[in-house]
Amino acid sequence: MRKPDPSPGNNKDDNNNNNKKYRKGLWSPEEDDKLMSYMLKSGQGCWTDVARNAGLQRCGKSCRLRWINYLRPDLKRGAFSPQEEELIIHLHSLIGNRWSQIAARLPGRTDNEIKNFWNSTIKKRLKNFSSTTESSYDPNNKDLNINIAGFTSTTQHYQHAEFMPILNSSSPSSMQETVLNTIIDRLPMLEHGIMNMPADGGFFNDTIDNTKDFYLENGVFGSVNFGSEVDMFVPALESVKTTSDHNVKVENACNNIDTNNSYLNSYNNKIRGEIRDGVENLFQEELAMGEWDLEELMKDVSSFPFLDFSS
DNA sequence: AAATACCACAACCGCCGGCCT
DNA sequence: TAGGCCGGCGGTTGTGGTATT
Repeated sequence: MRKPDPSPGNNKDDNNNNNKKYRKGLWSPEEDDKLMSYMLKSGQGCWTDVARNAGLQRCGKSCRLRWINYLRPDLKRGAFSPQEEELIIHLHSLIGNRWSQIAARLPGRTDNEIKNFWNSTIKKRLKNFSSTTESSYDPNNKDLNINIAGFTSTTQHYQHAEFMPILNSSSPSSMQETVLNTIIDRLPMLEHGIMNMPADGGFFNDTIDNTKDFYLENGVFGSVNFGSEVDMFVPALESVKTTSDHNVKVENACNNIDTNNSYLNSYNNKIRGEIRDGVENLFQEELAMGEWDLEELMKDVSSFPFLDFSS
């Protein structure tokens, strides 16, 4: 929280009006009222105009932020539910620090809120977890169930070392973006504290034991167990370089499926073919647009996000 | 009761990409 | 094509509140 700055000052960050004076710092109730009533009356337009027409000595950007993160009527207040927590962790494991994309799957939550929640709470839990399990963790045991301060997940959830670096790339290629957005567009949404799962034709499909699958068009891409456990099956996207070798990579993706657990074995056999079909479909569609340059992509690969707490 | 440490989160900052002229 | 404007995003900062000593 910052103190309201009584004296308007320069805001060099306001992209266009560097010479104008704007208030900074915390918003006063009067400012909130002005912005709120203006937005409800006139709706969103150009934020610079909003700021001016609402009679605020704020830059448009500041108004936008205040509205989106605080004043919006549809914002959900209060602590994150366990379901929301799980979904955030789940989505973060898939797409990294794309807070806006994650927020898009949690109605009533803002990217800023989720980002703060992640940095202050979840990151800390995972840090504690990694320090307490370091000695006993067996990287070869994919079935190991782990408990992180209130939620349980299989270690598969965290085994995206092959998968995540590309997603963490600070400047992903357009090809990556395309594929990633395809994935993101099919990620589940959370409505009113529970998963919203279209039963027919959606990306979720009921299977045994409360496990839900979400689909990439024709194939299973991941699954969520709504007990308390989250299982992840993700193809090793970073391995995909060209259309010519993607069959091998699809096979690798299928091989990422755990094979030690007997229940999962039969279950995985069922979906193995679906994954192959789905991933094939995806890359046949997407790879027509370009090629993966693996070496280029791996240049700025960062470490596995769950293990990177250096900041 | 006071001092200190820690936490949560609102808001800022800087960069980027799209759009328009 | 270049440059300016604008909105959006992720990273970071800083402060009020709370817990601990």
